[in-house]
Amino acid sequence: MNRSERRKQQTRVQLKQAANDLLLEVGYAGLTIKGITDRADLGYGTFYLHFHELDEIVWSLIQDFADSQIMATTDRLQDVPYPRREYLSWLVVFEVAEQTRESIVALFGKRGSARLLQRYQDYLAAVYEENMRAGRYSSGLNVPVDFLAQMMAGAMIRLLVWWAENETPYSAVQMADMLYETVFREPPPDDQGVGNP
Amino acid sequence: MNRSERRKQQTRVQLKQAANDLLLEVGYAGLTIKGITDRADLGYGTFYLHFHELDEIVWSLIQDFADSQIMATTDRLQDVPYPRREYLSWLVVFEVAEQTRESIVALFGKRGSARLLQRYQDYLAAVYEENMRAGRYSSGLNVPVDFLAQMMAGAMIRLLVWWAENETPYSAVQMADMLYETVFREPPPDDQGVGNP
Amino acid sequence: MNRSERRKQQTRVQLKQAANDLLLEVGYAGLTIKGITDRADLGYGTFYLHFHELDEIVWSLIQDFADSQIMATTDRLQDVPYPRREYLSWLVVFEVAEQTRESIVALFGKRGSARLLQRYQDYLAAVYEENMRAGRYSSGLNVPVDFLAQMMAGAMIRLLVWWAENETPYSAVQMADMLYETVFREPPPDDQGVGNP
Amino acid sequence: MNRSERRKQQTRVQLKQAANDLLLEVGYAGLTIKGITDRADLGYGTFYLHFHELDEIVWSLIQDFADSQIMATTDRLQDVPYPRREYLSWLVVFEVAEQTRESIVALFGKRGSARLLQRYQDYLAAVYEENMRAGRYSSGLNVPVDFLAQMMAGAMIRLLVWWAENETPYSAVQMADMLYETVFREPPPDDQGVGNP
DNA sequence: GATGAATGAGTTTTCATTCAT
DNA sequence: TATGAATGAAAACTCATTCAT
Repeated sequence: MNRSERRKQQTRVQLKQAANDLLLEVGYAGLTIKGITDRADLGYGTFYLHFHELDEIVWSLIQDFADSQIMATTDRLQDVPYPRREYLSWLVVFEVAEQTRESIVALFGKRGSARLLQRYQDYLAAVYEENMRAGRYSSGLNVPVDFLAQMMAGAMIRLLVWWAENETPYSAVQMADMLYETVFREPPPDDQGVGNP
Repeated sequence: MNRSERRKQQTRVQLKQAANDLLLEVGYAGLTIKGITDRADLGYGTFYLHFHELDEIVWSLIQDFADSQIMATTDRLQDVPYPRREYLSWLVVFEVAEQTRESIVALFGKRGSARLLQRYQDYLAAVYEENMRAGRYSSGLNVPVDFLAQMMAGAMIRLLVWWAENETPYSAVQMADMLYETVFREPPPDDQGVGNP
Repeated sequence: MNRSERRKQQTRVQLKQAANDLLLEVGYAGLTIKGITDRADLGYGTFYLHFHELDEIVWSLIQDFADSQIMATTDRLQDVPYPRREYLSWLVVFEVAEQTRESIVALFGKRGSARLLQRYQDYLAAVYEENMRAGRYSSGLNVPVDFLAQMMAGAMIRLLVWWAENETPYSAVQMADMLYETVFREPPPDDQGVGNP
Repeated sequence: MNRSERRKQQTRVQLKQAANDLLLEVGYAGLTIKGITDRADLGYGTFYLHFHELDEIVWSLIQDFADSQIMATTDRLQDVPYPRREYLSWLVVFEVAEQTRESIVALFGKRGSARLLQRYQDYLAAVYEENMRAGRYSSGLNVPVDFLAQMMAGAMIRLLVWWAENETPYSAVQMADMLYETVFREPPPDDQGVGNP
């Protein structure tokens, strides 16, 4: 049964790979189930064995993206003291985003999905809020955390999309610098990152 | 021929009114041309005499919304000195938004349109940038204005959508206060607004 | 506008004609909307301008069939006294059925529609019950009319389908005779019908 | 190998049980092989080891139903003299039907199967005809037995479905009484049945 | 300018059936 | 025997768009 399990998993991966490829080529708006299964060289019905609807496979891609970001930051920045930790986490976000530019545009840009954008912003805001409550972020401001989390989520996604759509007119370091200065009102720590994955 | 002109204008208004009503009922995703013309009690083909596609009529609604905001602020706040002017303009934004809660959700929420959301954010960012360049806004930060404008646009739209979707958990004044404090890092001016439109 | 009306009516007739033809060729079970519109040489979507679903067009054919039977009997048998009137009406039913043999099999036979069969039996039973209540039929039996009407409807449809499926092993006159004798327990009136439609 | 045999039989019974349950819940029209195997907690492919198609398992249920009716009547009514035997057999039919109301509706009602309905009517008519030829039924009418058998089959099924769909507005005894009076034109024998199985 | 009938491309979705394990 | 992943044919349905009146 293990062989069968692995086979099934393999099919799932093929589908996600195809969906990801197509996303870059035709954008979310142009994505279809037929397109995915054709690209994956699988039968049409096979899609429904693994996902219930189009958004489900796309959301799983977004989750993978989010996981990769979280893993890239949380793990490595465990012991870095605040606020340098914030700076580095943002830097990592933009570094990762630099590699996934086209995906970001495809998912959240003008040919993207309103539903998934909102969902991702909800998710992101929840993460921010959780971090703030746990004291991992500190704004030093006398403003409710839900407000701050929403604002940060909106600002961050917008910056990522704008930056990605315009083919990264600033470097990742510059983006992190500017964000740091805007949020913390002080010069960014002199730092060249934490080394890439 | 003036009679004909007025008639034409009247038809256009009927269509926009119907589109606006439907937007609140079925959301952008559920909007159809047939739905609009049925609601407006006009023939199907009539739509095409006034708009080329669905997004065009919706965008015209967004423009109206934007115009109403701009008119509400720019006109009345001409002579108010900075930074109190910023505070009041934001207050007005949230006051107007309070009246158009459902429209905001319908247009930019999860059942809204990715394309129009991006377009509106582009537009908003352009307005912000223009204001900053003209010195009407001043951040006091050593950060490029395009970055700041994008960030503000993303933050603002997200706050509006979140606030509208959650049925305005804070008052308009509270929202303006929090935004002011976050951006300017000082207590908001003690002010009860500029009177309603 | 009258021209357009007539044109629309014409399209509707084409669709019904095509549906009727196909019914004979492929049976109800093989009927599809695409099949109908192809046969009628009309666009696929045109179907939905005139009918909501497949069963609707088929039911309209059944209604036409029922109407033609009713017209064939009620009108011409107005003044014939009971029970000869019953005999003649049955005779007409079988005579009409002889002309529509294949339709009966297609609609109500083994490749037919359970839903429409039940619906037609309901309809037929209602007609019978109405006639009985109005004293137009009289069984002379001390049995509730709803029971009798249902029983007659079931018996009649089954006889028609069986007779049609087996390529009318008896003549229409024989069928009427047998039915008459079974129901009224007396020899059928000596009669050769009332002339064909 | 007897163990294997019993196991196989057990699986078959599970499938039939599941099919029967589902029939009552979703009707014939909603029946699917996946539904049956899911309900039976068996693998999809297992179905095909026992039946060739959907109708086959359903027909086996109908056969079981018919067998139970036949067993309930023929066996116990062997020595009852005509026409009281007819009366009792009908009574038993309605008594059994009272217990299987929902199955009758599911199989032969508006959400049932035209094919299986016709097939069951054919079967029933054949039984009737056989009985008539063997002199077990006697109509006293000078009408061919095939005609009578078809008519009776149609009437009987329709009465059963109508009665079951309308939640048995008359009692089983009343149904048998009415049927007896309609067919034999004399009061039903004073009898309260033959005791339940 | 206004109308609305006709079009048909494009997608989703369901399911019986096969087959390798 | 039993399993269930993979297949793909088959249909329904929606809707933007065109066009003759």
